[in-house]
Amino acid sequence: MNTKTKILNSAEELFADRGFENVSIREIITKASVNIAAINYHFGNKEELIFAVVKRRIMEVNNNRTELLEELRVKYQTKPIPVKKIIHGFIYPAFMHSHGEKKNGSHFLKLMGRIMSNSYPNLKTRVFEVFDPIAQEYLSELIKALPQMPVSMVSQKFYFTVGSMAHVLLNHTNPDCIKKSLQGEKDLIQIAEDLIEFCAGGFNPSPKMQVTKINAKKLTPKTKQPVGLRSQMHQQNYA
Amino acid sequence: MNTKTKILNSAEELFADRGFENVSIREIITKASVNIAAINYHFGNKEELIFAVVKRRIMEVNNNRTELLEELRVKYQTKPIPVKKIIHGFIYPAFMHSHGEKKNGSHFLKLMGRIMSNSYPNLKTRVFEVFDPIAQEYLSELIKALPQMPVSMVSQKFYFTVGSMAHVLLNHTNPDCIKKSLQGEKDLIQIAEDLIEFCAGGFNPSPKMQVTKINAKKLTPKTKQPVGLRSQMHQQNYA
DNA sequence: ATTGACTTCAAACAAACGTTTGATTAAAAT
DNA sequence: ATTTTAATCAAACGTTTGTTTGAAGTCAAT
Repeated sequence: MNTKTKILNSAEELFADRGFENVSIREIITKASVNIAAINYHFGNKEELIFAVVKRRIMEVNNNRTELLEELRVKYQTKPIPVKKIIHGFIYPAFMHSHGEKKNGSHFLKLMGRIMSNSYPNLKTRVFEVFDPIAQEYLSELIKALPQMPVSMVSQKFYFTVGSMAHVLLNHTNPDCIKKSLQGEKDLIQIAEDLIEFCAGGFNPSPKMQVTKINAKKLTPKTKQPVGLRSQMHQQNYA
Repeated sequence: MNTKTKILNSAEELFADRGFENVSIREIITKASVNIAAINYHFGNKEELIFAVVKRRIMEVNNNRTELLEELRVKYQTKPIPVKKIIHGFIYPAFMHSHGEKKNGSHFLKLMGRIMSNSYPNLKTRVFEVFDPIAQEYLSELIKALPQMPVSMVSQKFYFTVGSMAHVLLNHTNPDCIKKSLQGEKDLIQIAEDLIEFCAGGFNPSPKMQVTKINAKKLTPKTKQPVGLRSQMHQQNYA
């Protein structure tokens, strides 16, 4: 492996774990077993190294997203694509790109999450120029799929979706109190599926408008196990 | 205003905007117009200052959340509290605590978001010891409200809720491509309401399991305007 | 064998960092 | 009035930061 790749890999691992500002280039070159001047030689400076690391990963996820969206468009042609499938195509690739020694999660959105609040002022803009075009493709597909919903609301819900995804991927390896009880045993793929479900649910219009009291009563009689959940939900959620 | 408070206020503003590691104590003392040694005198070191800043804000949000939950418990007594009201009680206070000169958003979750990925290893644990007890109260209320849903699933959805909330509050002031089209004109309160709606929707069980063909037919008869959206959703979302 | 472009190396650079010192002032207690 | 305690100050501390230097090495083309 050449020096440039060694630096990229080591830097990615460290940046994802601890943030850009909290990793010194001396740590990176030590992990990569290269000379300290190599970073300046191959990338110019630290900011350009960060950009190179993030861009490499975004490109991979972007390609993956593009493929999935292309498949959906072929399959549904002129018909609107189901919301959940759009969300799936957007979220899934972000979970699937782990690299480095630990393999304990996606580096993609850890890096993206850190880009959000980094201290290099120009970096965020440049990164979003890489990230955004594909995201816009997905958004436009959501708008098509939800013609009755105002565009601004679709955009906002998509924004919330990105938010919960980013948070999960940023924090799922860091044990904290809220999640410690539940996610230890689950693998990333299962979490991704649950998240897709959660977000797709968020795109539903408010059930308060949806279910009238009459309907709620109609639904209350106990049915078989998995369906019992529904009446319960309706009852308590919108009573 | 005394020196200690001046430091806390200036530090909070800067930390929320740019992150803990990206703000030097020299910037803080300059903004606060105090001597550089004051931070060590009043707080010991930078890490303790960060903790003091975050704790002050968490306590405020915690008190607010406790009040709202108490009101709900009084109102609903033994009956389960509607999910959306629980979510509201949890999210709303996080949006309502802005301080400093700019008043352009909640510092609470900006600080919390930065705690998630800071470089002081013990800080996260200590902060969560302050944050978690009230969050657990809300979680237990959600579990009560959703008796048919596995506890692990309720916890996870609550975790997703926290995630999207954190992301919105961390990033709503930073213009990026996804949101630039929509949130400029909306105020924080409106965004909070939309987010509450989104998350409450995510707690609905999967409509795929929810709506059997028979039930779906029962629900299809057209009702008043806002409901038209629903059939649309069901059709495309889970066809 | 020698050139020339590319890459790696140890060593050092200035700047910024969090922290500490010891003197000085202000206020309170005796 | 004197002592004690608390708070503020300018100045400096030792580290670490990202970056740069100029020499040494590598390897293919001439």
